[in-house]
Amino acid sequence: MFTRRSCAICAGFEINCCKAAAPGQAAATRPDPFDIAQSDHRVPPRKIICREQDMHDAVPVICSGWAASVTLLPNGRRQILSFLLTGDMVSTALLFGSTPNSVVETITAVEYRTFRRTELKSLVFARPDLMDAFARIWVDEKARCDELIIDLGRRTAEERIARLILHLRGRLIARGLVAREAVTIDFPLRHHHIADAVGLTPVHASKVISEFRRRGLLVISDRSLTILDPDGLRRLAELRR
Amino acid sequence: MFTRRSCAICAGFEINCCKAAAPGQAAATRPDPFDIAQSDHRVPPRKIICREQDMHDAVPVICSGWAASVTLLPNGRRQILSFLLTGDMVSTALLFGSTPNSVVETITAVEYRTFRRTELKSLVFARPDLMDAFARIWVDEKARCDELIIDLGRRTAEERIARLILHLRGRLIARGLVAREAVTIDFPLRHHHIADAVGLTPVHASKVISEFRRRGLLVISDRSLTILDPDGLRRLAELRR
DNA sequence: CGCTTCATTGATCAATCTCAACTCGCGTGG
DNA sequence: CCACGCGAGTTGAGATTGATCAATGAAGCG
Repeated sequence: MFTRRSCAICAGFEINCCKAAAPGQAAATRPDPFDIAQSDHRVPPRKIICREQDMHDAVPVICSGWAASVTLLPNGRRQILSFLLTGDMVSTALLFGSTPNSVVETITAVEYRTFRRTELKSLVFARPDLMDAFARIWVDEKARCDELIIDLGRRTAEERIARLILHLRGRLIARGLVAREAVTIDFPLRHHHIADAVGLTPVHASKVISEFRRRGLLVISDRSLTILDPDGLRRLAELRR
Repeated sequence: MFTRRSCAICAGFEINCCKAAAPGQAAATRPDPFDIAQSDHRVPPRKIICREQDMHDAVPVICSGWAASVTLLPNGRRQILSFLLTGDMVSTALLFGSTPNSVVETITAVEYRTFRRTELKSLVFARPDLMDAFARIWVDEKARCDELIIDLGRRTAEERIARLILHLRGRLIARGLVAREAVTIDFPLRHHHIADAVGLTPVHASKVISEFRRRGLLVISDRSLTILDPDGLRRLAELRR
Protein backbone atom coordinates (compact mmCIF):
# COMPACT_ATOMS: atom_id res chain seq x y z
CA MET A 1 0.00 0.00 0.00
CA PHE A 2 1.27 3.44 -0.84
CA THR A 3 2.04 6.20 1.55
CA ARG A 4 1.19 9.72 0.54
CA ARG A 5 0.78 13.13 2.06
CA SER A 6 -2.02 14.26 -0.11
CA CYS A 7 -4.92 11.91 0.46
CA ALA A 8 -6.99 14.73 1.84
CA ILE A 9 -7.74 16.09 -1.61
CA CYS A 10 -7.62 12.86 -3.54
CA ALA A 11 -10.68 11.86 -5.48
CA GLY A 12 -10.56 8.50 -3.78
CA PHE A 13 -10.57 10.17 -0.43
CA GLU A 14 -13.33 12.60 -1.15
CA ILE A 15 -15.48 9.73 -2.13
CA ASN A 16 -14.11 7.98 0.88
CA CYS A 17 -13.48 4.61 -0.56
CA CYS A 18 -9.72 4.60 -0.54
CA LYS A 19 -8.37 2.51 2.29
CA ALA A 20 -5.12 4.39 2.34
CA ALA A 21 -6.90 7.52 3.37
CA ALA A 22 -8.25 6.32 6.65
CA PRO A 23 -5.33 5.27 8.85
CA GLY A 24 -3.47 8.54 8.54
CA GLN A 25 -4.48 12.06 9.30
CA ALA A 26 -7.97 11.50 8.07
CA ALA A 27 -9.13 9.09 10.74
CA ALA A 28 -10.18 11.77 13.12
CA THR A 29 -12.50 13.61 10.82
CA ARG A 30 -13.86 10.80 8.70
CA PRO A 31 -15.71 7.59 9.16
CA ASP A 32 -13.97 4.42 8.09
CA PRO A 33 -13.70 4.17 4.33
CA PHE A 34 -16.18 1.92 2.64
CA ASP A 35 -14.85 -1.49 2.08
CA ILE A 36 -14.79 -1.81 -1.66
CA ALA A 37 -12.31 -3.73 -3.72
CA GLN A 38 -9.23 -1.85 -4.80
CA SER A 39 -5.96 -2.84 -6.32
CA ASP A 40 -2.70 -0.96 -6.30
CA HIS A 41 -0.21 -0.54 -9.10
CA ARG A 42 3.16 0.97 -9.69
CA VAL A 43 4.23 1.92 -13.20
CA PRO A 44 7.47 3.39 -14.54
CA PRO A 45 7.53 6.54 -16.65
CA ARG A 46 6.45 6.50 -20.26
CA LYS A 47 4.18 3.47 -20.02
CA ILE A 48 0.57 3.04 -20.89
CA ILE A 49 -1.54 2.33 -17.84
CA CYS A 50 -4.78 1.46 -19.43
CA ARG A 51 -6.15 1.15 -22.89
CA GLU A 52 -9.73 1.50 -23.92
CA GLN A 53 -10.66 -2.09 -23.28
CA ASP A 54 -9.03 -2.49 -19.90
CA MET A 55 -11.41 -0.02 -18.44
CA HIS A 56 -14.56 -2.01 -18.50
CA ASP A 57 -14.74 -2.51 -14.82
CA ALA A 58 -11.94 -0.47 -13.32
CA VAL A 59 -11.83 3.17 -12.27
CA PRO A 60 -8.23 4.27 -11.65
CA VAL A 61 -7.17 7.08 -9.35
CA ILE A 62 -3.64 8.48 -9.48
CA CYS A 63 -1.96 8.20 -6.08
CA SER A 64 1.32 9.80 -7.05
CA GLY A 65 3.07 11.06 -10.12
CA TRP A 66 2.00 12.62 -13.39
CA ALA A 67 0.13 10.99 -16.24
CA ALA A 68 -1.80 12.10 -19.29
CA SER A 69 -4.93 11.01 -21.01
CA VAL A 70 -4.03 11.03 -24.68
CA THR A 71 -5.82 10.32 -27.92
CA LEU A 72 -3.90 8.85 -30.82
CA LEU A 73 -5.01 9.78 -34.30
CA PRO A 74 -4.63 7.45 -37.24
CA ASN A 75 -2.17 9.82 -38.91
CA GLY A 76 0.17 9.62 -35.97
CA ARG A 77 -0.79 12.82 -34.26
CA ARG A 78 -1.50 12.93 -30.59
CA GLN A 79 -3.72 15.11 -28.46
CA ILE A 80 -3.51 15.16 -24.69
CA LEU A 81 -7.00 15.63 -23.32
CA SER A 82 -5.87 16.20 -19.77
CA PHE A 83 -2.99 15.82 -17.43
CA LEU A 84 -3.62 13.58 -14.46
CA LEU A 85 -1.95 14.69 -11.27
CA THR A 86 -1.66 13.10 -7.88
CA GLY A 87 -5.17 12.66 -6.56
CA ASP A 88 -6.97 12.76 -9.90
CA MET A 89 -9.53 10.25 -10.98
CA VAL A 90 -8.70 9.25 -14.54
CA SER A 91 -12.15 10.15 -15.79
CA THR A 92 -15.46 10.60 -14.06
CA ALA A 93 -17.24 9.15 -17.08
CA LEU A 94 -15.64 5.79 -16.33
CA LEU A 95 -18.01 5.40 -13.43
CA PHE A 96 -20.77 4.92 -15.95
CA GLY A 97 -18.91 2.44 -18.03
CA SER A 98 -18.24 4.77 -20.91
CA THR A 99 -15.42 3.60 -23.10
CA PRO A 100 -12.95 6.42 -23.45
CA ASN A 101 -11.27 6.93 -26.79
CA SER A 102 -8.07 7.75 -25.07
CA VAL A 103 -5.25 5.99 -23.34
CA VAL A 104 -3.56 6.87 -20.09
CA GLU A 105 0.18 7.28 -20.35
CA THR A 106 2.48 7.85 -17.44
CA ILE A 107 4.88 10.77 -17.53
CA THR A 108 6.75 10.18 -14.29
CA ALA A 109 6.66 6.98 -12.33
CA VAL A 110 3.07 6.62 -11.21
CA GLU A 111 1.29 4.85 -8.41
CA TYR A 112 -2.36 4.33 -8.96
CA ARG A 113 -5.21 2.45 -7.43
CA THR A 114 -8.21 1.08 -9.25
CA PHE A 115 -11.65 0.56 -7.85
CA ARG A 116 -14.29 -1.77 -9.12
CA ARG A 117 -16.61 0.29 -11.22
CA THR A 118 -19.85 -1.34 -10.19
CA GLU A 119 -19.01 -1.20 -6.52
CA LEU A 120 -17.82 2.36 -6.64
CA LYS A 121 -20.85 3.39 -8.60
CA SER A 122 -23.42 1.89 -6.28
CA LEU A 123 -21.57 3.34 -3.32
CA VAL A 124 -21.51 6.83 -4.78
CA PHE A 125 -25.13 6.64 -5.82
CA ALA A 126 -26.26 5.40 -2.46
CA ARG A 127 -24.92 8.38 -0.56
CA PRO A 128 -25.82 11.95 -1.44
CA ASP A 129 -22.71 13.33 0.23
CA LEU A 130 -20.47 11.12 -1.88
CA MET A 131 -22.48 11.99 -4.92
CA ASP A 132 -21.91 15.66 -4.24
CA ALA A 133 -18.19 15.12 -3.89
CA PHE A 134 -18.22 13.16 -7.09
CA ALA A 135 -20.24 15.84 -8.85
CA ARG A 136 -17.68 18.44 -7.84
CA ILE A 137 -14.93 16.40 -9.42
CA TRP A 138 -16.99 15.97 -12.54
CA VAL A 139 -17.84 19.65 -12.83
CA ASP A 140 -14.16 20.50 -12.47
CA GLU A 141 -13.26 18.08 -15.19
CA LYS A 142 -15.85 19.55 -17.51
CA ALA A 143 -14.75 23.11 -16.76
CA ARG A 144 -11.16 22.29 -17.67
CA CYS A 145 -12.41 20.63 -20.81
CA ASP A 146 -14.27 23.79 -21.82
CA GLU A 147 -11.25 25.93 -21.05
CA LEU A 148 -9.11 23.80 -23.29
CA ILE A 149 -11.59 24.14 -26.14
CA ILE A 150 -11.39 27.90 -25.84
CA ASP A 151 -7.61 27.79 -25.71
CA LEU A 152 -7.30 25.61 -28.78
CA GLY A 153 -10.00 27.38 -30.71
CA ARG A 154 -9.22 30.98 -29.99
CA ARG A 155 -5.84 31.56 -28.44
CA THR A 156 -2.31 31.90 -29.75
CA ALA A 157 0.55 29.54 -29.04
CA GLU A 158 1.98 31.86 -26.42
CA GLU A 159 -1.30 32.24 -24.62
CA ARG A 160 -1.97 28.52 -24.65
CA ILE A 161 1.38 27.61 -23.17
CA ALA A 162 1.28 30.36 -20.57
CA ARG A 163 -2.19 29.25 -19.54
CA LEU A 164 -1.28 25.59 -19.42
CA ILE A 165 1.62 26.29 -17.10
CA LEU A 166 -0.39 28.54 -14.81
CA HIS A 167 -3.28 26.09 -14.71
CA LEU A 168 -1.05 23.18 -13.83
CA ARG A 169 0.57 25.21 -11.12
CA GLY A 170 -2.86 26.17 -9.84
CA ARG A 171 -3.97 22.58 -9.66
CA LEU A 172 -0.85 21.54 -7.81
CA ILE A 173 -1.34 24.34 -5.32
CA ALA A 174 -5.01 23.47 -4.85
CA ARG A 175 -3.94 19.94 -4.05
CA GLY A 176 -1.39 21.10 -1.56
CA LEU A 177 1.34 19.49 -3.62
CA VAL A 178 3.12 22.80 -4.05
CA ALA A 179 3.34 25.79 -1.75
CA ARG A 180 1.44 28.82 -2.97
CA GLU A 181 4.51 30.99 -2.73
CA ALA A 182 6.90 28.51 -4.32
CA VAL A 183 8.85 29.99 -7.20
CA THR A 184 10.37 26.74 -8.43
CA ILE A 185 8.32 23.57 -8.66
CA ASP A 186 8.83 20.05 -9.96
CA PHE A 187 7.82 19.96 -13.58
CA PRO A 188 8.33 16.66 -15.34
CA LEU A 189 6.68 17.61 -18.64
CA ARG A 190 8.72 17.40 -21.80
CA HIS A 191 8.20 19.87 -24.56
CA HIS A 192 6.33 17.26 -26.53
CA HIS A 193 3.84 16.86 -23.67
CA ILE A 194 3.20 20.57 -23.69
CA ALA A 195 2.91 20.53 -27.47
CA ASP A 196 0.46 17.64 -27.46
CA ALA A 197 -1.62 19.30 -24.78
CA VAL A 198 -2.00 22.65 -26.53
CA GLY A 199 -2.11 21.48 -30.12
CA LEU A 200 1.31 22.57 -31.31
CA THR A 201 4.42 20.85 -32.62
CA PRO A 202 7.25 20.23 -30.18
CA VAL A 203 9.45 22.48 -32.28
CA HIS A 204 7.14 25.41 -32.01
CA ALA A 205 6.50 24.80 -28.33
CA SER A 206 10.24 24.87 -27.81
CA LYS A 207 10.49 28.18 -29.61
CA VAL A 208 7.76 29.73 -27.50
CA ILE A 209 9.28 28.46 -24.28
CA SER A 210 12.70 29.74 -25.30
CA GLU A 211 11.13 33.10 -26.00
CA PHE A 212 9.55 33.08 -22.52
CA ARG A 213 12.97 32.39 -21.07
CA ARG A 214 14.53 35.15 -23.11
CA ARG A 215 11.91 37.57 -21.82
CA GLY A 216 12.54 36.55 -18.24
CA LEU A 217 9.10 35.08 -17.68
CA LEU A 218 10.07 31.56 -16.70
CA VAL A 219 12.70 28.89 -16.93
CA ILE A 220 12.11 25.22 -17.49
CA SER A 221 15.15 23.09 -16.91
CA ASP A 222 16.18 19.90 -15.30
CA ARG A 223 12.60 18.78 -14.69
CA SER A 224 11.68 21.88 -12.82
CA LEU A 225 9.84 25.08 -13.57
CA THR A 226 10.75 28.49 -12.21
CA ILE A 227 8.29 31.29 -12.72
CA LEU A 228 10.29 34.48 -12.61
CA ASP A 229 7.59 36.95 -13.57
CA PRO A 230 4.21 35.61 -12.48
CA ASP A 231 2.38 38.83 -13.31
CA GLY A 232 3.87 39.06 -16.75
CA LEU A 233 2.93 35.49 -17.40
CA ARG A 234 -0.56 36.01 -16.09
CA ARG A 235 -1.03 39.05 -18.27
CA LEU A 236 0.05 37.05 -21.27
CA ALA A 237 -2.23 34.18 -20.36
CA GLU A 238 -5.30 36.27 -19.90
CA LEU A 239 -5.57 38.31 -22.97
CA ARG A 240 -3.74 39.00 -26.14
CA ARG A 241 -2.96 42.64 -26.90
CA MET B 1 -47.34 24.38 -23.47
CA PHE B 2 -45.46 23.37 -26.59
CA THR B 3 -46.33 20.57 -28.91
CA ARG B 4 -43.54 18.54 -30.35
CA ARG B 5 -42.92 15.28 -32.10
CA SER B 6 -39.64 14.52 -30.52
CA CYS B 7 -40.20 14.22 -26.81
CA ALA B 8 -39.19 10.60 -26.89
CA ILE B 9 -35.51 11.43 -27.02
CA CYS B 10 -35.58 14.68 -25.15
CA ALA B 11 -33.44 14.97 -22.06
CA GLY B 12 -36.48 16.11 -20.16
CA PHE B 13 -38.34 13.04 -21.22
CA GLU B 14 -35.60 10.59 -20.49
CA ILE B 15 -35.45 11.93 -17.02
CA ASN B 16 -39.20 11.88 -17.09
CA CYS B 17 -39.90 15.18 -15.54
CA CYS B 18 -41.27 17.02 -18.53
CA LYS B 19 -45.01 17.28 -18.38
CA ALA B 20 -45.29 17.70 -22.12
CA ALA B 21 -43.97 14.24 -22.64
CA ALA B 22 -46.69 12.34 -20.91
CA PRO B 23 -50.01 13.09 -22.63
CA GLY B 24 -48.85 12.15 -26.10
CA GLN B 25 -47.35 9.00 -27.47
CA ALA B 26 -45.42 8.35 -24.33
CA ALA B 27 -48.32 7.68 -22.03
CA ALA B 28 -48.49 4.01 -22.83
CA THR B 29 -44.92 3.14 -22.03
CA ARG B 30 -44.16 5.54 -19.24
CA PRO B 31 -45.46 6.35 -15.82
CA ASP B 32 -46.75 9.84 -15.26
CA PRO B 33 -43.98 12.38 -15.22
CA PHE B 34 -42.84 13.61 -11.87
CA ASP B 35 -44.51 16.76 -10.84
CA ILE B 36 -41.71 19.24 -10.64
CA ALA B 37 -41.87 22.91 -11.40
CA GLN B 38 -41.19 23.91 -14.96
CA SER B 39 -41.61 27.06 -16.94
CA ASP B 40 -41.85 27.48 -20.67
CA HIS B 41 -40.28 30.12 -22.86
CA ARG B 42 -40.25 31.19 -26.48
CA VAL B 43 -37.35 33.23 -27.82
CA PRO B 44 -36.70 34.70 -31.27
CA PRO B 45 -33.50 34.02 -33.17
CA ARG B 46 -30.24 35.69 -32.21
CA LYS B 47 -31.13 36.33 -28.60
CA ILE B 48 -29.37 35.35 -25.43
CA ILE B 49 -31.41 32.93 -23.38
CA CYS B 50 -29.41 32.84 -20.24
CA ARG B 51 -26.32 34.44 -18.90
CA GLU B 52 -24.07 33.10 -16.25
CA GLN B 53 -26.04 34.51 -13.36
CA ASP B 54 -29.50 33.50 -14.47
CA MET B 55 -28.60 29.89 -14.08
CA HIS B 56 -28.44 29.65 -10.36
CA ASP B 57 -31.56 27.64 -9.99
CA ALA B 58 -32.75 26.83 -13.48
CA VAL B 59 -31.86 23.97 -15.78
CA PRO B 60 -33.07 24.68 -19.31
CA VAL B 61 -33.91 22.04 -21.90
CA ILE B 62 -34.37 22.96 -25.55
CA CYS B 63 -37.82 21.94 -26.78
CA SER B 64 -37.41 23.10 -30.34
CA GLY B 65 -34.94 25.04 -32.43
CA TRP B 66 -31.19 25.48 -32.46
CA ALA B 67 -29.06 27.32 -29.94
CA ALA B 68 -25.40 27.50 -29.04
CA SER B 69 -23.44 27.68 -25.84
CA VAL B 70 -20.81 30.31 -26.52
CA THR B 71 -17.93 31.85 -24.62
CA LEU B 72 -16.99 35.45 -25.24
CA LEU B 73 -13.37 36.41 -24.87
CA PRO B 74 -12.27 39.85 -23.73
CA ASN B 75 -10.64 40.55 -27.09
CA GLY B 76 -13.93 40.04 -28.88
CA ARG B 77 -13.42 36.52 -30.08
CA ARG B 78 -16.04 33.89 -29.61
CA GLN B 79 -15.91 30.15 -29.16
CA ILE B 80 -18.97 27.97 -29.41
CA LEU B 81 -18.61 25.15 -26.93
CA SER B 82 -21.57 23.20 -28.22
CA PHE B 83 -24.65 23.44 -30.33
CA LEU B 84 -27.88 22.75 -28.53
CA LEU B 85 -30.50 20.95 -30.57
CA THR B 86 -34.09 20.07 -29.92
CA GLY B 87 -34.14 17.83 -26.89
CA ASP B 88 -30.78 18.89 -25.45
CA MET B 89 -30.24 19.88 -21.88
CA VAL B 90 -28.18 23.06 -21.88
CA SER B 91 -25.53 21.54 -19.66
CA THR B 92 -25.51 18.60 -17.32
CA ALA B 93 -23.18 20.44 -14.99
CA LEU B 94 -25.98 22.90 -14.24
CA LEU B 95 -27.67 20.24 -12.17
CA PHE B 96 -24.90 20.70 -9.65
CA GLY B 97 -25.10 24.44 -9.61
CA SER B 98 -21.91 25.03 -11.48
CA THR B 99 -21.71 28.48 -12.98
CA PRO B 100 -20.90 28.12 -16.64
CA ASN B 101 -18.58 30.65 -18.22
CA SER B 102 -20.69 30.66 -21.32
CA VAL B 103 -23.92 32.12 -22.53
CA VAL B 104 -26.69 30.41 -24.46
CA GLU B 105 -27.59 32.16 -27.69
CA THR B 106 -30.45 31.18 -29.91
CA ILE B 107 -29.79 30.56 -33.58
CA THR B 108 -33.32 29.89 -34.77
CA ALA B 109 -36.42 30.70 -32.80
CA VAL B 110 -36.25 28.49 -29.75
CA GLU B 111 -38.72 27.04 -27.31
CA TYR B 112 -37.25 25.92 -24.08
CA ARG B 113 -38.38 24.77 -20.71
CA THR B 114 -36.56 25.26 -17.46
CA PHE B 115 -36.73 23.04 -14.43
CA ARG B 116 -35.92 23.97 -10.89
CA ARG B 117 -32.41 22.81 -10.24
CA THR B 118 -32.90 21.60 -6.71
CA GLU B 119 -36.06 19.72 -7.51
CA LEU B 120 -34.63 18.15 -10.62
CA LYS B 121 -31.50 17.19 -8.79
CA SER B 122 -33.18 15.47 -5.89
CA LEU B 123 -35.48 13.69 -8.29
CA VAL B 124 -32.62 12.39 -10.40
CA PHE B 125 -30.62 11.36 -7.38
CA ALA B 126 -33.53 9.56 -5.80
CA ARG B 127 -34.07 7.20 -8.69
CA PRO B 128 -31.30 5.03 -10.11
CA ASP B 129 -33.05 4.69 -13.46
CA LEU B 130 -33.23 8.46 -13.87
CA MET B 131 -29.67 8.77 -12.73
CA ASP B 132 -28.61 6.32 -15.41
CA ALA B 133 -30.47 8.27 -18.07
CA PHE B 134 -28.87 11.42 -16.79
CA ALA B 135 -25.44 9.81 -16.76
CA ARG B 136 -25.85 8.82 -20.38
CA ILE B 137 -26.56 12.41 -21.32
CA TRP B 138 -23.55 13.54 -19.36
CA VAL B 139 -21.22 10.98 -20.89
CA ASP B 140 -22.38 12.03 -24.34
CA GLU B 141 -21.72 15.64 -23.56
CA LYS B 142 -18.23 14.84 -22.34
CA ALA B 143 -17.48 12.68 -25.35
CA ARG B 144 -18.41 15.50 -27.71
CA CYS B 145 -16.28 17.83 -25.66
CA ASP B 146 -13.27 15.53 -26.05
CA GLU B 147 -13.91 15.18 -29.75
CA LEU B 148 -13.90 18.92 -30.15
CA ILE B 149 -10.59 19.20 -28.34
CA ILE B 150 -9.06 16.74 -30.76
CA ASP B 151 -10.56 18.57 -33.72
CA LEU B 152 -9.27 21.95 -32.60
CA GLY B 153 -5.91 20.66 -31.49
CA ARG B 154 -5.02 18.31 -34.28
CA ARG B 155 -7.17 18.64 -37.36
CA THR B 156 -7.21 20.93 -40.36
CA ALA B 157 -9.94 23.41 -41.22
CA GLU B 158 -11.41 21.04 -43.81
CA GLU B 159 -11.51 18.13 -41.43
CA ARG B 160 -13.05 20.18 -38.66
CA ILE B 161 -15.85 21.51 -40.81
CA ALA B 162 -16.57 18.16 -42.40
CA ARG B 163 -16.71 16.56 -38.98
CA LEU B 164 -18.91 19.26 -37.52
CA ILE B 165 -21.44 18.84 -40.29
CA LEU B 166 -21.48 15.06 -40.06
CA HIS B 167 -21.73 15.14 -36.29
CA LEU B 168 -24.64 17.56 -36.34
CA ARG B 169 -26.39 15.42 -38.89
CA GLY B 170 -25.74 12.35 -36.76
CA ARG B 171 -27.24 13.99 -33.71
CA LEU B 172 -30.33 15.06 -35.63
CA ILE B 173 -30.78 11.55 -36.94
CA ALA B 174 -30.29 10.02 -33.50
CA ARG B 175 -33.02 12.32 -32.26
CA GLY B 176 -35.37 11.33 -35.02
CA LEU B 177 -35.46 14.92 -36.21
CA VAL B 178 -34.11 13.94 -39.61
CA ALA B 179 -34.57 10.77 -41.63
CA ARG B 180 -31.45 8.67 -41.89
CA GLU B 181 -31.66 8.64 -45.67
CA ALA B 182 -32.45 12.34 -46.04
CA VAL B 183 -30.11 14.09 -48.44
CA THR B 184 -31.25 17.62 -47.68
CA ILE B 185 -31.87 18.79 -44.15
CA ASP B 186 -32.72 22.04 -42.42
CA PHE B 187 -29.53 23.78 -41.50
CA PRO B 188 -29.89 27.19 -39.90
CA LEU B 189 -26.21 27.76 -39.10
CA ARG B 190 -24.50 30.78 -40.56
CA HIS B 191 -20.89 30.61 -41.58
CA HIS B 192 -19.94 32.54 -38.51
CA HIS B 193 -21.54 29.88 -36.32
CA ILE B 194 -19.50 27.22 -38.02
CA ALA B 195 -16.39 29.35 -37.72
CA ASP B 196 -16.95 29.98 -34.02
CA ALA B 197 -17.55 26.31 -33.41
CA VAL B 198 -14.39 25.05 -35.09
CA GLY B 199 -12.04 27.89 -34.23
CA LEU B 200 -11.74 29.57 -37.62
CA THR B 201 -12.60 32.96 -39.06
CA PRO B 202 -15.83 33.29 -40.99
CA VAL B 203 -13.94 34.10 -44.17
CA HIS B 204 -11.84 31.00 -43.98
CA ALA B 205 -14.86 28.87 -43.13
CA SER B 206 -16.54 30.34 -46.18
CA LYS B 207 -13.60 29.42 -48.36
CA VAL B 208 -13.58 25.85 -47.12
CA ILE B 209 -17.32 25.49 -47.61
CA SER B 210 -17.07 26.95 -51.09
CA GLU B 211 -14.35 24.45 -51.84
CA PHE B 212 -16.59 21.64 -50.62
CA ARG B 213 -19.29 22.89 -52.95
CA ARG B 214 -16.86 23.08 -55.85
CA ARG B 215 -15.81 19.51 -55.23
CA GLY B 216 -19.40 18.32 -55.15
CA LEU B 217 -19.34 17.24 -51.54
CA LEU B 218 -22.16 19.38 -50.19
CA VAL B 219 -24.20 22.50 -50.71
CA ILE B 220 -25.34 24.89 -48.03
CA SER B 221 -27.90 27.38 -49.18
CA ASP B 222 -31.10 28.94 -48.12
CA ARG B 223 -30.88 27.53 -44.60
CA SER B 224 -30.55 23.99 -45.75
CA LEU B 225 -27.75 21.51 -46.19
CA THR B 226 -27.50 18.97 -48.99
CA ILE B 227 -24.88 16.31 -48.68
CA LEU B 228 -24.11 15.16 -52.20
CA ASP B 229 -21.19 12.87 -51.50
CA PRO B 230 -21.53 11.40 -48.01
CA ASP B 231 -18.67 8.96 -48.46
CA GLY B 232 -16.31 11.60 -49.74
CA LEU B 233 -17.19 13.80 -46.83
CA ARG B 234 -16.77 10.97 -44.37
CA ARG B 235 -13.39 10.12 -45.80
CA LEU B 236 -12.34 13.72 -45.44
CA ALA B 237 -13.64 13.90 -41.91
CA GLU B 238 -11.86 10.83 -40.72
CA LEU B 239 -8.30 11.28 -41.66
CA ARG B 240 -6.03 13.67 -43.45
CA ARG B 241 -3.92 12.22 -46.27
C1' DC C 1 30.27 3.29 -25.11
C1' DG C 2 26.60 3.50 -28.09
C1' DC C 3 21.74 4.41 -28.41
C1' DT C 4 17.79 6.93 -27.91
C1' DT C 5 15.24 10.80 -26.49
C1' DC C 6 15.18 15.54 -26.01
C1' DA C 7 16.07 20.50 -26.89
C1' DT C 8 17.57 24.09 -29.88
C1' DT C 9 17.96 26.80 -34.00
C1' DG C 10 17.56 28.22 -38.81
C1' DA C 11 15.43 28.03 -43.36
C1' DT C 12 11.54 27.41 -45.86
C1' DC C 13 6.72 26.17 -46.53
C1' DA C 14 1.75 25.89 -45.76
C1' DA C 15 -2.41 27.08 -43.43
C1' DT C 16 -4.96 30.46 -41.79
C1' DC C 17 -5.81 35.34 -40.69
C1' DT C 18 -6.50 40.11 -41.87
C1' DC C 19 -7.98 43.55 -44.68
C1' DA C 20 -10.61 45.12 -48.29
C1' DA C 21 -13.88 45.35 -51.86
C1' DC C 22 -18.02 43.83 -53.82
C1' DT C 23 -22.58 41.54 -54.00
C1' DC C 24 -26.94 40.04 -52.42
C1' DG C 25 -31.20 39.91 -49.78
C1' DC C 26 -33.89 41.80 -46.36
C1' DG C 27 -36.22 44.88 -43.43
C1' DT C 28 -37.21 49.61 -42.28
C1' DG C 29 -38.36 54.17 -42.48
C1' DG C 30 -39.12 58.19 -45.36
C1' DC D 1 -42.25 52.65 -53.67
C1' DC D 2 -37.69 53.60 -53.00
C1' DA D 3 -33.43 54.51 -50.52
C1' DC D 4 -30.80 53.02 -47.12
C1' DG D 5 -28.31 50.31 -43.95
C1' DC D 6 -27.16 46.03 -42.16
C1' DG D 7 -25.90 41.30 -41.89
C1' DA D 8 -24.19 37.73 -44.62
C1' DG D 9 -21.41 35.47 -48.22
C1' DT D 10 -17.66 35.68 -51.71
C1' DT D 11 -13.21 36.53 -53.46
C1' DG D 12 -8.47 38.21 -53.78
C1' DA D 13 -3.96 40.02 -51.99
C1' DG D 14 -0.80 40.11 -48.62
C1' DA D 15 0.70 39.29 -43.75
C1' DT D 16 1.34 36.16 -39.94
C1' DT D 17 1.41 32.12 -37.35
C1' DG D 18 2.79 27.88 -36.82
C1' DA D 19 4.40 23.49 -39.41
C1' DT D 20 7.96 20.97 -41.67
C1' DC D 21 12.50 19.73 -42.60
C1' DA D 22 17.08 19.40 -41.26
C1' DA D 23 21.21 19.69 -38.61
C1' DT D 24 23.42 19.82 -34.21
C1' DG D 25 24.49 19.02 -29.50
C1' DA D 26 23.36 17.57 -24.81
C1' DA D 27 21.56 14.30 -21.54
C1' DG D 28 20.00 9.92 -19.86
C1' DC D 29 20.47 5.02 -19.88
C1' DG D 30 21.44 0.21 -20.81
